[in-house]
Amino acid sequence: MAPRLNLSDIAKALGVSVATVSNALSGKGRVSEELARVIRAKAKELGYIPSLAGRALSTGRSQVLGLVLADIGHPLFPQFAQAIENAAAAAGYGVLIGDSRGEIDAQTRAINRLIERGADGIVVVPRHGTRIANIGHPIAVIDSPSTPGNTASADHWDGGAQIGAHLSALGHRSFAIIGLHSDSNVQNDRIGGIKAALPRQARVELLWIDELERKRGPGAELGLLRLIDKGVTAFAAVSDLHALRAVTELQRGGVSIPGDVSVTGFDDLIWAGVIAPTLTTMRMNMARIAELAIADLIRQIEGGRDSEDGVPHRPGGHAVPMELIIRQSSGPAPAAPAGKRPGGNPRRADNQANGSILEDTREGTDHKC
Amino acid sequence: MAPRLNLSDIAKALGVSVATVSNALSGKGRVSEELARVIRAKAKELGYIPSLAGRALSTGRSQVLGLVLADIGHPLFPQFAQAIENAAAAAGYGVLIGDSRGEIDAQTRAINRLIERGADGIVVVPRHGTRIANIGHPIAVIDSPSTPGNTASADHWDGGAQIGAHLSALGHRSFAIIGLHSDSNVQNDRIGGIKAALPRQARVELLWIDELERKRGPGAELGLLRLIDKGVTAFAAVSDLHALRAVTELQRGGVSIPGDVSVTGFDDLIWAGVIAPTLTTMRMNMARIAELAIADLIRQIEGGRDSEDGVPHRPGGHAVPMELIIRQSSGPAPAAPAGKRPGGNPRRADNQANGSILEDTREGTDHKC
DNA sequence: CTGAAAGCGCTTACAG
DNA sequence: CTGAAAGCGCTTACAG
Repeated sequence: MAPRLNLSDIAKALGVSVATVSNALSGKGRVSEELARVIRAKAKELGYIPSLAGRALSTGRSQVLGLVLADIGHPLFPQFAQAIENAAAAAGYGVLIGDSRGEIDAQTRAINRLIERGADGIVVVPRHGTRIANIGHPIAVIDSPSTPGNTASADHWDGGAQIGAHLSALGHRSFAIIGLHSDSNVQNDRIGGIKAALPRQARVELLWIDELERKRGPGAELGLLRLIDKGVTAFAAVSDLHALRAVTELQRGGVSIPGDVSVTGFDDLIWAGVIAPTLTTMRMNMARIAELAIADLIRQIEGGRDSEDGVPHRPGGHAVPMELIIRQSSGPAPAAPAGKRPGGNPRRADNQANGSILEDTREGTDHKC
Repeated sequence: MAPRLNLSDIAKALGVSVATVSNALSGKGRVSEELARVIRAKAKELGYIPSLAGRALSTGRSQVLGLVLADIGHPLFPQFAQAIENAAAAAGYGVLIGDSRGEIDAQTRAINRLIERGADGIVVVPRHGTRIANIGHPIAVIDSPSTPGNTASADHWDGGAQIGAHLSALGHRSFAIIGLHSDSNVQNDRIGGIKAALPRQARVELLWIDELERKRGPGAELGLLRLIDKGVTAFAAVSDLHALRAVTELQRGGVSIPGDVSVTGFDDLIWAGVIAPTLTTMRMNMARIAELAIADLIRQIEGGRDSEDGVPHRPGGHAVPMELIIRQSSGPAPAAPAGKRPGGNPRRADNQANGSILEDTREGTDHKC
């Protein structure tokens, strides 16, 4: 392994100064185009690779970003990591991973650790129910448009509306919505959207898994068969993980999907296309979300201007549309009168749309925008 | 935000030299314990945080490691990332993520990109069927004990043996083993272990999903019901992902699990404990594997000695035991004569153990150690 | 347009 | 035991 060469080596080989080489290579244009070309050629010929450490020391920037997911064990982590890495790499940044190790306050500590490590900025996907404090350091939050301080995220409300419209169009009139944490903005947005897109006469049951497990223990049955007895024909989960739980519980109870009931999820996790029946779900545009988050972060980093108290974000940040993936798990409602399927696409219907006989098991689930 | 202070600030505050401060803080012991104590106290009081960039430039080391998984979308990625991050952090290293973006040759390029970024070493979990070339840079491979150059990994063979023994002890005599890629060392180890632990009279079908999908298209049915007609009562998949596929396909066909058949997986992925029935599976000791890999990497980095052609690895690297997680999806074989369940635990039985009427659908699946 | 010089924050021989 | 000095590889005013 030849020792890595530096600017000085190139300068010597060409009989110019390191300053000139630096200027030529960084393309800041303080060098004649002619000389610059020669220098670039030589650098390439010699296989020059700039030392990030040297650059970091003189510029005060590491060209590294930190990625913090409160729950690094979440099945969405791979998608996030990949999208963020790609967007960061395209902008010349590396990505350092942070882990909160399940500790209390871990999120903030993970962020701080990354900053101490020299990260120029942090992308954080916060834990449900938490708010990211301003740390006087560039940060981009990926949460939900209804979260104050959100930088970019999927339009979860609209995603919910698409699912709701899809199930409604199939003729369903009695729904169960399955969520996990009632303090999650993402989940509440999705649920709000679903409800808003259902027809007036719809019946809706809302099921929070964490609540249920707190009462009946982890891994408890969701009691879905009982809901079917009450007339439910469509189960809309806010995550494929819960949809999967529903699918297996229903199948085990002898329920046919989508023959007897429809089941939908969210996020298009890896198994959604692999189970039988394959799962209808909503996919986030991770690449786009990551791009927006990274762009915002870089603006903060390179834009200068010490935004001590935070330049006011665009309220709600960027809301990136989600994509409906229709698969086998959703089909026509069993008893749906053939002629009576609703037409239009009630996306972004406002809250009044679901005013009628909604039968929530808890309050506080309204969209907070 | 006060400007980050440096060694010189502490030195001035104390009227000593920066060299002394540096020595005191790095604990290399060229300073009287008395003075060192004072300096450390002052540094703490002032909230001094060392500049990694400065250190990196003078030592030539970034204190950062790279993590490359060929398939960053794999559901095991979170577990790997978390374990590696924790082990690395404990040793004072950060972890940069690499992504291969699904390109050809991407694995090597991802590794090189991380090295160019200044990573002191790389942890790589290679893509099935690939071999990591020596790049003259510290590297630790997590693959399988049967892979040349493996640094540390789960003892997949023994994990398979545990599953095989578990199913045998339940009275099963006719098995289907479900794999994905026939060129995966990990999968072949697991399968070899399973087979080795089955009783002599066992019947075994081997199913490779990639082969099947190449013929019948992606997402094709696995034809598990047909296997049941042929007498199969136990399905052992080499990943929870395939076990899940099996579970839903069987449930959909009206098969009761574990009433009619048993199903087992591997890796204890997030949904294994959540579906109905919950899935019996094998768990890797990621924390231990990560520790060993990081320790080996750090030995290479800090041990000096330019191992251009690679100091010969301990053959097979470290093999870390796996843990059997028994859940609802595995139960007694339907027609098992009650008195005839085998006793002992045939772990690590050698290859002869499965010589009898094995009915492979393909060859080349033997353990290659 | 080009170069000499200072400086980023640290570590490490080398003197004293 | 402690300090003065050089050096890691780069960038950036500042001169010429």
